[in-house]
Amino acid sequence: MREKVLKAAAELGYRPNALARAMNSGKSRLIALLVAYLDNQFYPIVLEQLSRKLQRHGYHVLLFMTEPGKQDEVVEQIMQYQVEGIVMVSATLSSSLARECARTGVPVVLFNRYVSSSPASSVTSDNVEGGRQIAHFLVDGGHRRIAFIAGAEDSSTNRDREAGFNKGMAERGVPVFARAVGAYTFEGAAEATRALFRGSERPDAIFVANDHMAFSVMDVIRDELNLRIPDDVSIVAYDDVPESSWKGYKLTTVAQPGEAMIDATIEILLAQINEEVVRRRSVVLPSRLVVRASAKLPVTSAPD
Amino acid sequence: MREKVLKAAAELGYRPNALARAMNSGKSRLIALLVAYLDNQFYPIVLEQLSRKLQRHGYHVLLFMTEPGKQDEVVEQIMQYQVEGIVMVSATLSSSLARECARTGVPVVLFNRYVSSSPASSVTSDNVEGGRQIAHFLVDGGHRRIAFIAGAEDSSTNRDREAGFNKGMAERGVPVFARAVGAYTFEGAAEATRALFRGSERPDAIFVANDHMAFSVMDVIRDELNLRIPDDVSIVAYDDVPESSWKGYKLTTVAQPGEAMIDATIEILLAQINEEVVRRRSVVLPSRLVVRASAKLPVTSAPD
DNA sequence: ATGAAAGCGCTAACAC
DNA sequence: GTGTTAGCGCTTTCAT
Repeated sequence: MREKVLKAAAELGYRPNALARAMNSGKSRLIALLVAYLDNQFYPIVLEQLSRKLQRHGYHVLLFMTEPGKQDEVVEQIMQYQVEGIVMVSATLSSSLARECARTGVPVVLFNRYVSSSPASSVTSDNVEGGRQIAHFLVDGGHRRIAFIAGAEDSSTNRDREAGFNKGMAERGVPVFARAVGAYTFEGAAEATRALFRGSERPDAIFVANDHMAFSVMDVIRDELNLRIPDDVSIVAYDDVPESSWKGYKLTTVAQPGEAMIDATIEILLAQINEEVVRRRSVVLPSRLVVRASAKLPVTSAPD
Repeated sequence: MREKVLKAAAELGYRPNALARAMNSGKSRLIALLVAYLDNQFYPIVLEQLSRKLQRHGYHVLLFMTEPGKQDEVVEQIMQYQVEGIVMVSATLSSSLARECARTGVPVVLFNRYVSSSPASSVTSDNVEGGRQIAHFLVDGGHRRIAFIAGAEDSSTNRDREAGFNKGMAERGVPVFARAVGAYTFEGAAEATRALFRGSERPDAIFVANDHMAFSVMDVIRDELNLRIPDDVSIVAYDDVPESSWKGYKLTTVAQPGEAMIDATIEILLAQINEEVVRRRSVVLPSRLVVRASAKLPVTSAPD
């Protein structure tokens, strides 16, 4: 009997309907991935790994690109698909909506962002410590006119990297020379760089808030301003995307522990899916400085 | 009455269940995106635009990363979610499965690939013509030892680019100097480059099958072999990803009409969703050479 | 062992 | 207008 049915099913090309199954079992096996943009190479890689691993765990990925400012609207749609969890990559959601998710019992994990007032969990690298290390590295490299090019000022990554940087500079007793905003965009970074070099007193080093902007900064410095890196200006950034090791740039940068961050995200998500009541978790992973050739090296074996 | 219900719904935080709706209406409003890899920057951008535009049309995106060799397995899963269409980005599916999709009436569009024997539709740029233009450009630039670094040899993009290149070379009466395979990977391209320069007779120009490999090729040529680009070797590639215009590379390349390809994909998909019986469509969009500084320019105003 | 029935949340069709 | 009902395809339960 069993076999008869199985045989007939195969012949008719029967396929179980995942939607129907989801509906009555209450488990959609769907995870929503909310992504703000993919032009910074850090994110495509995260997206790829996150999807692959989630698939391996039997989950399927619903992808949404957020339109700036209407992330909440998109989350509304997501919830209608009965997703079992939400990962926000380089994006945040309003605290009202976060509460809404908490109410429904849908876990939310912010990847590479955090909002302390929100019930959403988060996974980040230690951006504060990374910024601090960079300050020490640059000061110890003999630089005294160290500028900062900020990313999006409302992002926690930028806030933390800058806070750590300022702290590290203070610890070394060197004031921050200048500051400009690149908003994590290629063009914004180019403009910020031009602004920094407009005056008569020019920076001798720049901490750029992420790699993506740093490439643009380096292009302007070498191609427009005809300065040498690192002889005239040292550049250090943050992320360690694949392009950073390209020979055309050889960027000294703080590496985000991408894989560990992804694993932590999945672990939190899966744990929370099985929890009756979701409890918030925040993971901060260590990052480390990858020294290449875009910045002068510390001269003395400085204490740290 | 209507208002009473609406009010109660709002208070209780009611949200329509998209799964239930999908089930009885038979329209899931789900499109599956099947992607092979995201490290070549061409694809993240395609993914981002495709998702955004699909969202705007009221569709939602189910993302799947294909594990090499088991694309069919993944498509099985996809079908269970009752998707209304499938877009394969840089991936193909077996013709048996393609027929299966055709039987079920689920439209499949291959993006940047095609399989002529398959019922699946496809959208590509004119890779043959692009390859041909490159051959002409390099010969007219005075090069006589022009090598080719292939991508994945089983991909239609590589086949077409190479075929066009060979044709263009033949038209100019110059034999192809050498050939190596980079398989569309960074490391493969580096190795291929080293192989090409191992002999005593070295190429004076290379057509690299895509930009992603070209960056690796340029790194090896400049950093390992200590040759100058384009003085010693000219490099031309294909795609025009954002990095190609970075000042560290200034890559001369054939631009894929990404946006037009995306629009065509969506148009085909939406049209086919509304067709009772899906009829195959294949679109080939024109591409154009973007001249930067990685290759010597044609000396004479050569006819073409 | 096999069969029958209820119900997940919605929409469409048909009543009142 | 307002209400009721059947059915999408599955799983779970209960009866045979």
